[in-house]
Amino acid sequence: MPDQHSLAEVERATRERVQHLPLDFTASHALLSLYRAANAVRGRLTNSVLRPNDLTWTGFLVLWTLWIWDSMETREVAESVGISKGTLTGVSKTLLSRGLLERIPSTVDRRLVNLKLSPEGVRLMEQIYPEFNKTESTVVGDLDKVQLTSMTDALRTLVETSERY
Amino acid sequence: MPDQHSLAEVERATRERVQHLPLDFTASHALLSLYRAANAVRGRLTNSVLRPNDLTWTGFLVLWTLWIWDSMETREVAESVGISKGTLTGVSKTLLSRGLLERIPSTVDRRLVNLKLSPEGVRLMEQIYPEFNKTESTVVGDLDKVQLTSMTDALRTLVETSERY
DNA sequence: GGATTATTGTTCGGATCCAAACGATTGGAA
DNA sequence: TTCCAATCGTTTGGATCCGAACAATAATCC
Repeated sequence: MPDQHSLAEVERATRERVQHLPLDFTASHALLSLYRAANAVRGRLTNSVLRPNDLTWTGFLVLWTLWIWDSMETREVAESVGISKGTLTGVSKTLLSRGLLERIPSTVDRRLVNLKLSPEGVRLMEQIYPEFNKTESTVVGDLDKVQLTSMTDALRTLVETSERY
Repeated sequence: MPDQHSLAEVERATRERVQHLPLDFTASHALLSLYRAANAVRGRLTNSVLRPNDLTWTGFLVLWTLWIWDSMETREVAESVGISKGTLTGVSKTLLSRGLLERIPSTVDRRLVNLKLSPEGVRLMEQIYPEFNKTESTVVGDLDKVQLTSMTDALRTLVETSERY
């Protein structure tokens, strides 16, 4: 692993730097850990599973979402994956060109376009996801059941609080 | 808030879709929550604090890192922020053009370049960070002290496990 | 000491990413 | 029916973002 400053070191340095300000260090450290953890997990999954299959993180999330929900309007896919509509247009173009996706224009409302996994897309997900999930399992392997459940609950609360507005 | 499927809905659909496979759903749900939370928090902080000040998330992290550690080699900054060296070159160009950063070539090793906040960069951080931290505090406000500490610990474990290799 | 190896920051190509502007379409109000 | 506001997916411009290739420099080997 790189010589990245450990989280503990960063926190100590932070306190020294802004000691005189009335800050919420607990919040700051929690969210720094959150950001680092998300980044680390994403990198790990990307390198070990996605890149060998020539998939990007976002591309995989789009495929996974369509795999779970079968068919969706592009607007819903973007929301579900957490990217903008414009970004989805680009990503789905990439996946479309690889034959992993199908576009199905709505007959009811001609503004709408539905996305759907192609048979090849389904095959790819059936092949990749077990491997992806195995790595996920490894990544959380150092947490016991109580810690993991508690963390998941806390993260859900964070999502709700952050998105409230 | 958008009509994004709730985490609970996604989890239910996931189980139905891949029920027949021997998967670790607990791990999957935990990491889905992790990804969503990081995204939501990042978006919230970006929209409420960073964008009004014309800063990107990564740009802010670079400034913040240099604020905490005073002066660093570019390699260290990239590692600390969690981006590649090539990305840092681009981001620091942007910050440099705004006069928030200074480049200090090393006299000892002419391959090295140190980065440092300019006086204006320091002023900007002193102005922005209290506001940034206030929003951080709000975001974690629905978690009690025990939950927050426990979550932070779990996230740290996740970072270590993910980066181990 | 000369050749090889390693490391640094930059450049490059290609994919993401966003907000804003846009044309097309829809649905409601006058 | 005829505007008119709302919503869809796309396009645009600009900033990230990465891995790989690169030139310059430093360290190591023999």
